[in-house]
Amino acid sequence: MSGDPEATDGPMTETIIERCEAKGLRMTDQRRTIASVIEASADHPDVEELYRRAADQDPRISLATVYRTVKLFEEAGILERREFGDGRARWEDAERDHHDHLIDMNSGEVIEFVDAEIEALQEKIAERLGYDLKGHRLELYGVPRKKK
Amino acid sequence: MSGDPEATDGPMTETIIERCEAKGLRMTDQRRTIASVIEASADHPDVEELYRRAADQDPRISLATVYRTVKLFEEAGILERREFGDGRARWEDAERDHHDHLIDMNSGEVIEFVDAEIEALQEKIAERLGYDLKGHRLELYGVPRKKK
DNA sequence: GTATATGCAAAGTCTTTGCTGTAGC
DNA sequence: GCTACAGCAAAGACTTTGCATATAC
Repeated sequence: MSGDPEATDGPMTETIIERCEAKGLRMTDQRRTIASVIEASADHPDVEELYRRAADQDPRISLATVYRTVKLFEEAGILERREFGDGRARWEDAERDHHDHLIDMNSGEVIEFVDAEIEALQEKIAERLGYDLKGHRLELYGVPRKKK
Repeated sequence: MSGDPEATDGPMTETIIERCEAKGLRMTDQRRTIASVIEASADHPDVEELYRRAADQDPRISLATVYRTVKLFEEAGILERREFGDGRARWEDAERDHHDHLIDMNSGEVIEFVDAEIEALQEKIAERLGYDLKGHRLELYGVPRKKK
């Protein structure tokens, strides 16, 4: 991967905890731990994985709380749910720069990408169909290209 | 996987039952009924709905058989699984012309569309990332455009 | 102090599977 | 006739929920 995670000169993104507080959510130790775990995750963890990482920081956390918390955070617009076709929901910070996913069909690895052209095209298609685009999901499934 | 028994040499569009037979699948009454139900479906039914429609034609069909059959057909490349984020798998004929989906966030209606430009762009993006594109999923979520 | 959150286990939803009788080829 | 399939119900994977206790504000 290349690139600089955040090279903007603008204001830094608020942390998840800060966004929770801004929304007036009651912040328990568990929620703070879960928030920080997600903040620290560069991948796309499912609930089980979040639970593992959170329990590692604070063993008082239960799986049910992780489920309730990600749902709460999703409803607050803080997290986004993803589904990559394996039956489990995966979660990521909604505030991160928008990106789509390419799933490596051999390794299961998930690669993020952004393409302005494709974003614009989607708007155009929705418009053509008589809709205002509110969101989208784009996943590419591929195998590593063989060199010739 | 085995070789492709039929080359593309005609306009055709075989029925699902014909494709099953071509693949050497044992055709039971239940499978034939399920195949014809899918063939007749212009929407994106889930298993429960397929079961309802199939049982309507032949009450001997069980839900387990519908599950087993769609899975079998999927593995044979005859059906494609879709997930629109409601937790259930939905099924459609893989042989239909490729299309993507726009989901009306107000009504839940699913609109199909095709856009050659976006297809080409996806290939290009996968290539840029070092992959051969094997498949993709694109869903647009929108609300009906207000007229001004 | 009160309303809300948590933990635990039980229940729910969608899907798969073991077993035994049945039917396709 | 052999082998794979169907029905049924039980089990699995993931997620939600009821209830008593604990905690944030």
